[in-house]
Amino acid sequence: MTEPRWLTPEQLCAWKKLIAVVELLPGTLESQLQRDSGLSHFEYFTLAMLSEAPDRTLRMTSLAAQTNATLARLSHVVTRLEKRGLVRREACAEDRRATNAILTPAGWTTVEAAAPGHVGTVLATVIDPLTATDVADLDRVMGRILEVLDPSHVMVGASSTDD
Amino acid sequence: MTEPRWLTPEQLCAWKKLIAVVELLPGTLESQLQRDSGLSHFEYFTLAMLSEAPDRTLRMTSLAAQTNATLARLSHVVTRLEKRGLVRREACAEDRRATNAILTPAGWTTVEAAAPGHVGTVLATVIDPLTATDVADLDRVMGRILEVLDPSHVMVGASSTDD
DNA sequence: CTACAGTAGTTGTAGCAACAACCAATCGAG
DNA sequence: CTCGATTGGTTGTTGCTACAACTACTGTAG
Repeated sequence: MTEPRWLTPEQLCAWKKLIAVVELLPGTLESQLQRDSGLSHFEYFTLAMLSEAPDRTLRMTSLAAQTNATLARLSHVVTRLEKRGLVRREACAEDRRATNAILTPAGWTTVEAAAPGHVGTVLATVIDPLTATDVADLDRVMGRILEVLDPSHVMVGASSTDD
Repeated sequence: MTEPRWLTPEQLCAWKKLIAVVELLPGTLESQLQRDSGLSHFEYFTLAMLSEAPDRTLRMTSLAAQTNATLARLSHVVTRLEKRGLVRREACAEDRRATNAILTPAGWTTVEAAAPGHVGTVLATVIDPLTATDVADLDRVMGRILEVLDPSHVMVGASSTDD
């Protein structure tokens, strides 16, 4: 019987706010993208990852890793994106088990069109209310939490254009 | 044609980390609760809100507000919780359109049993990696973001025992 | 060269959430 | 008091995600 630890009032307060953000933020991003571009956030993120990749091409497995999805989930989503003509599949020459997902020109156009609105929402809801100090603190604190949630840093790594 | 604004490198970096946390944290909480208590995070949160309410009773509408759910979603969930005997419904005397959701003794036992494990996960994944300064910064930054996401402070308000 | 383990991906199914349509009770204006 | 609008809640449908089973290919050990 270990005494169950509890949170201090300050920790509880911070925790409640974090959980509120975690609950509310996805919905906000989701509805903006759905309304303005007809994409779910996951679809947008998938297309964005492809758009940054060399040749706009990625193996299913590594695309799944970058989007933090199971292969099964990604497969279903790529099927839907393929039906809409935003992505196409291609058998991989080197390893015939593998499949490459490739962003089509229509897909590229779609991400390019969706990005400004999405970025605008991010700015409005998260960045603009923060000072430069806040942003630095956010970066540091989230970094610490990610050390636990994502120790192998699958979901990080810098880039330039999207998200 | 307004020049689309973009994020600075520092902002982008912080943003990516926040989005990673937002993606990863729910899954972590979800699986711990599911594994140890057979509850989804939403179910746990619903029961927790009821357990803190006067008489462990809440109108469907205000419970929906506190859990950030639509009435439709809450209705389905309460139906499932009712079938498991954790919650019961009762017609409201004052307003006969309204329904009260009430935590049963079995429901109370369930939350009490689930809470330590849940809190342990919160401590391990979010609180323990942070210093006291980090916690204060987290509180401040999330507070600023919530001003935008939840201006009417529906999802805040202090309390003692849960979550 | 075959047998077996591991890797890459797809597909079927079950459960939950979003949306919309719906019913019932209440409120408010004339 | 009664007709329309609003509020409170439930139910049916659709779409997406998780999980599990399955196919197909690769590589390696005997």
